[in-house]
Amino acid sequence: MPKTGMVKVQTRTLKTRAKLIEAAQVVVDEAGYEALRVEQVVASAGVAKGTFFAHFKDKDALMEQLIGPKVDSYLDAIETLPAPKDVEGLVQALMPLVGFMTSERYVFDVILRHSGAAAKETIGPIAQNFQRTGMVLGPWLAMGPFRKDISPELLADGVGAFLIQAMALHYCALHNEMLMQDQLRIYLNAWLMPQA
Amino acid sequence: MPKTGMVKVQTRTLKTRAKLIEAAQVVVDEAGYEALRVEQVVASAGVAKGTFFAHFKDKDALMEQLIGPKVDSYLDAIETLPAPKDVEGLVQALMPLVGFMTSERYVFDVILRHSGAAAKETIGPIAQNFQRTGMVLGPWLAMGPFRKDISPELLADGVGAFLIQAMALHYCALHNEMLMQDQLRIYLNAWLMPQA
Amino acid sequence: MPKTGMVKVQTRTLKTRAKLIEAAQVVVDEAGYEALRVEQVVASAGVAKGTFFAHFKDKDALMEQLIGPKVDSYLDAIETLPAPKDVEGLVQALMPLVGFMTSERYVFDVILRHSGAAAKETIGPIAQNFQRTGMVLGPWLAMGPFRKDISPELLADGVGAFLIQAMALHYCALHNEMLMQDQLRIYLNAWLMPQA
Amino acid sequence: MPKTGMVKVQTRTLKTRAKLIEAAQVVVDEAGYEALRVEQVVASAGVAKGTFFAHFKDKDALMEQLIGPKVDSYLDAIETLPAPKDVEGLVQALMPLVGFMTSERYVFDVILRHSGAAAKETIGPIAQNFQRTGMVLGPWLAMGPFRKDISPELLADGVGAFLIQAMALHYCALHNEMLMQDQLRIYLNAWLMPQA
DNA sequence: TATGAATGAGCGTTCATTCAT
DNA sequence: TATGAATGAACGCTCATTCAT
Repeated sequence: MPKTGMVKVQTRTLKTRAKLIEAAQVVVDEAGYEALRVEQVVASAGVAKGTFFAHFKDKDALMEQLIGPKVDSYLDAIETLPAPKDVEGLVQALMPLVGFMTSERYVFDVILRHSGAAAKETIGPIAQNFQRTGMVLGPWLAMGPFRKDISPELLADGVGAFLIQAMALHYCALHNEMLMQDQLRIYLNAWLMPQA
Repeated sequence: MPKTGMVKVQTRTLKTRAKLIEAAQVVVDEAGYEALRVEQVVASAGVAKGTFFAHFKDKDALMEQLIGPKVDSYLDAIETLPAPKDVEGLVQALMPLVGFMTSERYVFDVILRHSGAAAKETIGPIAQNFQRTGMVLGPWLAMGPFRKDISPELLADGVGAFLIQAMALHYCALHNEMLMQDQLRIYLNAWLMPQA
Repeated sequence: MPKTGMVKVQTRTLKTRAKLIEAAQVVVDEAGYEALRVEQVVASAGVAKGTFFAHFKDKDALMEQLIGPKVDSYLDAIETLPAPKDVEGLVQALMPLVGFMTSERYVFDVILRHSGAAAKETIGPIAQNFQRTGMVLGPWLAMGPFRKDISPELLADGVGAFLIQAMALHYCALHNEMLMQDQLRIYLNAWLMPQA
Repeated sequence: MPKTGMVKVQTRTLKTRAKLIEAAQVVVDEAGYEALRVEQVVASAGVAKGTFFAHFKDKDALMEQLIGPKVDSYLDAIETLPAPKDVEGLVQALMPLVGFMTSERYVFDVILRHSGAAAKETIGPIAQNFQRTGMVLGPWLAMGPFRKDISPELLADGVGAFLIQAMALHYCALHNEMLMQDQLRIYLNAWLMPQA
């Protein structure tokens, strides 16, 4: 891996890395994440295979670099939205992100796998997303008509938990008769709304 | 796969299956679930590779037979306990199960993956566990000093969600300064207790 | 690697192995030993790569199976020849073998590398050749007009030593002005002939 | 490669080269010749990879610089010894050198490969050793009670051949019941002593 | 001279799963 | 049912060497 010291990261290095990610993105756009093949990426990036593994520990590391920023962009979009006035609004705001995360079972798995987990040393983009989710959602929820007896951060954590739950159930034989979105609505109502 | 029909399942069949599970358990006890290899299992069971797949649809099916009952035994233990009087009691009751589920990242993943998920057709032992979790926890929670404004089933679902959340965070570099158990306590307090 | 127990080696196993060796031989005949590529062998044998490595530990192991028998065939040819009446006759008898061994630097290296060496456990075909060389040459030399003060086996060993020496020198910048064959003749004269 | 012309070689050049060789020697002392990696050498020398190849044509060139002088030092030691009075004395004199050459299979291979061989253009230190071996051994043998019917150079060549043979057999599973030293003694007796 | 990212081409691996016997 | 050789399709690796800066 190109030296990650304090010193100048060479321009060439940056360029090669960009070429690889770009090429990978093209593949993904055409055939989905699961279909991504290292061989194809390097071929289409015009780069040697060895170079790929000099930039990314393994295929998974590249995957993170593709999926992390994507999630980030959804968070960006959410951030620009006005604070939701009710659960329904929140659900609607979250749906694009949820849609992406459940677009491919493979994507969901990658996100779960990197939800922070993996290596304690290298905090990848996906783990960072998780923190940012709290930062984005927290203030947002604080502005809405939601529970005030607990901190916005905790409120946000709970939303995350129920998101995962709903998505997991979406992949689950036992509950799929109910739409993920409905499920999510029920969860969040119970979690966010002040008790009567 | 040996017929699971009306007729008596042959003794030999049962014996082979038992041998395989036993051998697998030994491997797991020595090296963990992740390290389990079909090759090693059949070798140690003194059986051919093909035989393995005559008994288990795939490796995952075996995994379920190992992990499912384990989870079940934890649920059994929980069931015998008196209904918890508060969140603390609930957390204590859940800890053994949590301990098992976080003993190996791989186990956590398998359970997550099978939280019903996997095969739409065959509902394996782990998916059943999840239902059972609801069945065990639901009535239990209904008896405690917890929220009454939502159904016990939903309450149980939420407990599940926060369990997963706490465990995921446990694996997450960003939050590990706080103990999983403390985290869980906070979550469940916010989820289960009637708002002041 | 297919079980190497006492029991029946399946016919299929034998057939696959034969297919691989045959395909490899074709490649070698066309492009030389050095040019042999595993990929090409399996492709032309119509076999999966995994199968190749189930039959041969690595490419080198296959190489041994190709070169060993070849050397053997040269020894066979030598064996059918009438015992040489003088050094010249011996040199002539040996030349085909020498020619093969120096036909490709790569071949010489493989033979040297396996001249018994490599692994103490697995005595490959090439190491066996070395013994056989003694067995073929010994009796042969005993019949000629050569030194009688030392055993035929020792005599044969020496011939082997000088063969290697001559071949090594053939690849050597310092001596290549003299033909390998001449060099060999000088060595063997000094070694084999009774001193005046 | 730093100019080896008439002009004074810059101090920096010399220093870098020395650093590289020193670093390489440390690596070898710790892990053996076979384990030497250019990467490790440059890292431990605090120099860039490219710099290595500015000083040494290739890795092999470095290897020669490490092994050649080592062999030379053994030859030096032999040279200071009085001419051997018999085969036993010769064997004893040669043993340290033999010991080094068989210390690692890899070393044996490098020496064999460079016994002059390798590059027709550049006669490296090892090839020179071989010539020197002849120069050291020749006069030495001429002084002993050995065969006089052939030239000292040829006598020396033969000693080399039998050395190689004994060392090769040492690596050979088929003959290792007999000690290399005993083998060598037998060979040299047969080669050097006048026939009764 | 020095730098270090990039090269490259093939090897060996992986290992659950299949299928002909 | 049992067998075990064969499959397959990437992946990851190796690591000396080159070359533009």
